[in-house]
Amino acid sequence: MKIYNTMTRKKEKLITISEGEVKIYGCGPTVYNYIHIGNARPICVFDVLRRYLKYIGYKVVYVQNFTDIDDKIIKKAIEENSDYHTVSEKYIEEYKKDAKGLNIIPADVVPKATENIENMIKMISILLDKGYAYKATNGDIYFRTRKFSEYGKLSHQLIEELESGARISVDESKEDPLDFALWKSAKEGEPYWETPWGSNGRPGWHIECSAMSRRYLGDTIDIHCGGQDLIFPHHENEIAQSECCTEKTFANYWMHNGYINVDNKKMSKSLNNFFTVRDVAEKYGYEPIRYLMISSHYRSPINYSIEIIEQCKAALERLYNCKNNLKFFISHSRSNIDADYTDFKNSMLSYKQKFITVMNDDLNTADALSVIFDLVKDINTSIDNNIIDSKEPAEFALDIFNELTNVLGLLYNENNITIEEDIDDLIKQRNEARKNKDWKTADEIRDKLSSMNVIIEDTPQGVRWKIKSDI
RNA sequence: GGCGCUAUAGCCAAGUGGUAAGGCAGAGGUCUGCAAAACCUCCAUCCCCAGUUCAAAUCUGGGUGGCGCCUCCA
Repeated sequence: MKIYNTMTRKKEKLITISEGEVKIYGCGPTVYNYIHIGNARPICVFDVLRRYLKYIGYKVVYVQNFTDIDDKIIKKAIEENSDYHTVSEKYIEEYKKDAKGLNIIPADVVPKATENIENMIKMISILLDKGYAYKATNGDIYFRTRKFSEYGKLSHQLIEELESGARISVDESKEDPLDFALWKSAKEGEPYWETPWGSNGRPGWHIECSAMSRRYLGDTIDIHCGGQDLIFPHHENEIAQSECCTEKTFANYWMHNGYINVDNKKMSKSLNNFFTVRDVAEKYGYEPIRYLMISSHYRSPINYSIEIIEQCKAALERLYNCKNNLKFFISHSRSNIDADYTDFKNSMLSYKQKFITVMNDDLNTADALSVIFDLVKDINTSIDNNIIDSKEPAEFALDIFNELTNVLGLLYNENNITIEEDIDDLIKQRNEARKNKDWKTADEIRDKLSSMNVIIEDTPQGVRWKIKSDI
């Protein structure tokens, strides 16, 4: 497949380090709050990436960290009169609930920064030895940015331009404004870890990912991914640290997802214009959020609104109807008859081919969805026209439908509401009334079922019912 | 100032040279006792100008609008 590489600004064929295996590192959340819709995007998008790579036969090793020590977490702990560990553990648990709701396959390794301090110290020590890092007068350890001649290669920023940019903070203790912290010495009352260089403290943000990626995936990985806002400085700094430390390429491919905007402005915690996944999910469910992330290309911006979520929910309805109608058909139709379904099956398989073709092109999930909707149309029409006339072709179609929706991680909410006895009774009563052409009674029973959130549909195969969706 | 992204129907959104996918919403129709689901039909020449080409939404140049990174942020 081809992947757009931020480093080269080109779509490139994916060639992995070990044949048939992909090593991916994704920057996980800093756990000081519930995640917002913007955070959900990389989580969903790169979940699809993993599912797809597995689907086309790769073994995928995915590492996603939790940043569980940082300024914001400490700040939050102080506000809540708590400690950083309590805060981070709480929001890790909340993160997991949201991720589960979004149908995210857990990463293979989920390291926490605080469990990898030794590895960070090891890397920093190497950088100190090599002269890429220095201890400042305040005890902080900084990276000597200018010493890494390739600095800026990911974000395509020239070091001179960075310097002339007015937004670089000048810190007296740094040799150069461009230098960034590898290690922060602890202030009064802050959590700290001991170090060989004397100043006890905690790691800077960037070194965490470098160290964890290296520990679990090795010096060079295949794909490093995250949101576009991590390109600079986070990923640029990771490259500098890792490559100066190991003298090897850090990551072969860099994938970055676009932003979620609100009123065309980037959604972020700092702008305070965010919607949490939890809040939206409580009103509309998790799945429309996932659908939204997949409905456009991962590098394009998405403008979030309630209307969009409702549209996503409606689109999902169509997919669920197809699936449920097929399942109903299978359970209520005759078993296999002696017929030749070769043409139909080939037609079904052609959607799968198309799906793979578009997904191979830098994960074009929007196109992939349109292929699935074409498949839906074909299935529906085939039922109408009796091309699907027994279990065999219906099951064949359902298998392909499930296979493709599964790669996108959609349609994971089953109707697992237990059927109350009286629903069955009411349906029987209504059928009796319909037989007697007592439409009044029949409609009354239908209304009653509707008030119980049960929707009745009369089909040639009998009465089909489903649970009414919330919106 | 530097580096980028983007502009497609009421809404969302694919499409990088060959004459506009798909979804939502809407209109009409078929089916149905009525519904629902489904199916059929209808609904855009792609921000503007100039250029290249037999041919451009797609390439080039120039505008205009929107957004982002260069500071913590997915």
